[in-house]
Amino acid sequence: MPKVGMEPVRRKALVDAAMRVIGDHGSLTVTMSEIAKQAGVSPALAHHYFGSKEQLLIETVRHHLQRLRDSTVTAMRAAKTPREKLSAVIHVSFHADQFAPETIAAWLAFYAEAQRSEETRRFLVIYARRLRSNLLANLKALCPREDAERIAEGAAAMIDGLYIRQSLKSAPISIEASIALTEDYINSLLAPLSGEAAVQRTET
Amino acid sequence: MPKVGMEPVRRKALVDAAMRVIGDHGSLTVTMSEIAKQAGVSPALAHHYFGSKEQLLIETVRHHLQRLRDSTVTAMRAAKTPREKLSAVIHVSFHADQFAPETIAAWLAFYAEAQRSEETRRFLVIYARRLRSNLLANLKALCPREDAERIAEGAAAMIDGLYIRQSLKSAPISIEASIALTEDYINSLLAPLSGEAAVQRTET
DNA sequence: TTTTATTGATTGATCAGTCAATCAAAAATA
DNA sequence: TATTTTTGATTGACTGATCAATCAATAAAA
Repeated sequence: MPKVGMEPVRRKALVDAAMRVIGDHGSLTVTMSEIAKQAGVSPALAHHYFGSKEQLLIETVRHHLQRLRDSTVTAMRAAKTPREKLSAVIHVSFHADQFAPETIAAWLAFYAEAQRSEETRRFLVIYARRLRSNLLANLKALCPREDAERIAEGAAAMIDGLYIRQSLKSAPISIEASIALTEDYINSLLAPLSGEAAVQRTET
Repeated sequence: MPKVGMEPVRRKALVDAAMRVIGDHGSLTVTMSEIAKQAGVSPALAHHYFGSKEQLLIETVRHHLQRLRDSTVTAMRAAKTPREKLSAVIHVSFHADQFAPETIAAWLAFYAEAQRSEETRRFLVIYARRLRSNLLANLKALCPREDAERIAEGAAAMIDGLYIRQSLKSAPISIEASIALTEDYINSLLAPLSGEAAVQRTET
């Protein structure tokens, strides 16, 4: 079997497997064996390519954050007006992939991990900043800078909050309702600031 | 030493120690030894009283949720109008105790744990419902029922979101700013619904 | 032949949980 | 009151399981 050039293939398989296992398990206390098995290789190989469990976990965060970023960039490009771009950012955050229970569970686990792993924390900080900044950039086109900052902060918090609340699956709010709630927040805060900017009305 | 009636003392000491250790550590992967040491007893005693690590962790969640509940009830009693009661709920959520980095880290860890432990999940669901319900009850006095439900959902999400974002300590939002953001959300959504209900203006 | 891919077997550390033994206060008894 | 018995509190030492990490060995390209 040993064909040359397996490294990237194995790395990707392991990173994907890690995300799946973590999501199922709902926690980062997963074994290298589980991940390796899921990826169809031996635990030893996982260590061979990643050096340590922590490193594999970090690469996993990085990889999936990259994916989220790509989706956001694409969605924003497709949108024309600032208001549409705002909606695009929101939609990506609540896209089905992101909203799958295993994905939510995995993110949650990473948030917890960020308390201990400096590097994991760094990645999540980047995510948090990016979300805020994407919102801010477009809001600035719709209202004064200070208001934009306030609204961006609030919207980012609401998105993360809807996300984390979803993880409890108690009173599951649908994707559509989550989007509507966020849109309404932005509309309501924008309304008194710019006479006619708020249009994008959504149904619960 | 063996005075009788140590049980409640030890249980409380262990539960408090657990919260502290978890908070410091930023994770539930703490050892019984660490917790016991922090509480000033042997690991064996912790097992003697709680039976298992999981049980100690569950009691820890229960205990602290109880505390949060008590604070909320007290704060709501002190407030007179529905609008003031709303503010009271918000203030308690962002009270200094709750907002301490270790407390936030601990809650986050419990959220992650809830993915695996049915009982932990139950407690957090109770918390989530209670927050929503406290908001809802008072909002219903200020606007139509459907609007109240929507706003309660949004406010609860925003509170949790501000909370989780705080855990990254990247762009630390102050307690006051967090409160202001939540109040503004409620005011802004309430404004068009009831001509004069929104008053409680707060500064960033 | 050299290099890359891959694994089985093993090691060392860490922990939750157990248990038998100890110690001292309380309760019972003399 | 003095003495004995009982019981709750507490621990040190141990066990068994789990896992990350290592490594030497193998197999197949190049």
